[in-house]
Amino acid sequence: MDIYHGELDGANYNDQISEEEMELRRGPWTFDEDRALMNYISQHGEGRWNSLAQSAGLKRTGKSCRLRWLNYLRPDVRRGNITLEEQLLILELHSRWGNRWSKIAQYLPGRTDNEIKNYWRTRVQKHAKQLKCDVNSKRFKDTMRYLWMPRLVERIQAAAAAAGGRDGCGVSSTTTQYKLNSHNISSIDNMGPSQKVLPVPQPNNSNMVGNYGGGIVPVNTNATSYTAENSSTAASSDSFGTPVSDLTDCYNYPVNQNTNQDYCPANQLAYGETLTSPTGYFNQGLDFTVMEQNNQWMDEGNIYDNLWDVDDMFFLQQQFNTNF
DNA sequence: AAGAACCCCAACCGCACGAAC
DNA sequence: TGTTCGTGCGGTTGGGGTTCT
Repeated sequence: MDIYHGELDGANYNDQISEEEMELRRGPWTFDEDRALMNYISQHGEGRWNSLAQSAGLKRTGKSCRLRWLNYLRPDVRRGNITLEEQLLILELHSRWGNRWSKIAQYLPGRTDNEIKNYWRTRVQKHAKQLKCDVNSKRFKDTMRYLWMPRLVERIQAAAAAAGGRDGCGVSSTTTQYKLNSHNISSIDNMGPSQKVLPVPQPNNSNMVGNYGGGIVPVNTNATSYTAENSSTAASSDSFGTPVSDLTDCYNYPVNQNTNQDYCPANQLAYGETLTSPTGYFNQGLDFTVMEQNNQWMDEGNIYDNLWDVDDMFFLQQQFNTNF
């Protein structure tokens, strides 16, 4: 970014600020500022943001530096369109926790709370508006739960099947799978703060993408694939949230293969307590089969937003009018 | 072609909370 | 015990880019 519009405008927003503070810069970050911040953090680490800003020679508030680092410069920040799996996860977790963006972000590797919040406001709220109902209304929540999310699952299946067909081999042999279930999610609820794992940068290693607090974890790519035939998901007859008791597959997942030292080991997970997913998707051991970041699917930007395309909106509005 | 309307997202703000003093 | 500081969170804003008229 080489444009800077916040030209030493401190005096414009606060008459009471000190002379020193008047030199604080605001607005978009310049390339040199980014470089200075990254260099300093690479040598000294993060934290103590106010003093960090001074030590790094940045005329920025500590808050601004922290925000810039966490939301933009951090090496594991993943930008670009929200994937179908991420969309489904956001809908699911938001139905569970509401606007707890940072908490939701813990389950979306590389995504920031800010990005998820923006996604929700720009996409989800937009479609609530199109359906002429409040985003917090039961009507809209039911639409998400019983129409959008099953629709997303169908699209995930379709995309996975198409990807498998394109590369001429089974999905499971060419992808990393993310197994997500309510046990893993509930487990983080039962952890102490020190056990909750925040994203740890693992640049250039897409296989590490899922190691965040146990919500999503990469599984052996030789494991049984999620397909329309072998999985009982919301797309099946049991699509309205009825928990499925057979979660053996979920329990057997080797959590302790995680190499992160701070990662909560399997024997600390509170498997005994099951919090029911509002939709039931995660209780049914849904495997999210996603492609690697550098593969075909991930590169096809048109797929990401398919939830919101014209076809879907037509479908959803029809279903909405019929059912609600 | 140009202005208006809309979309997206980086950045900011105020507040809350815990730790240190 | 009260104050200050550092940090994190959710809500909001502003501006650049895109699409529409």
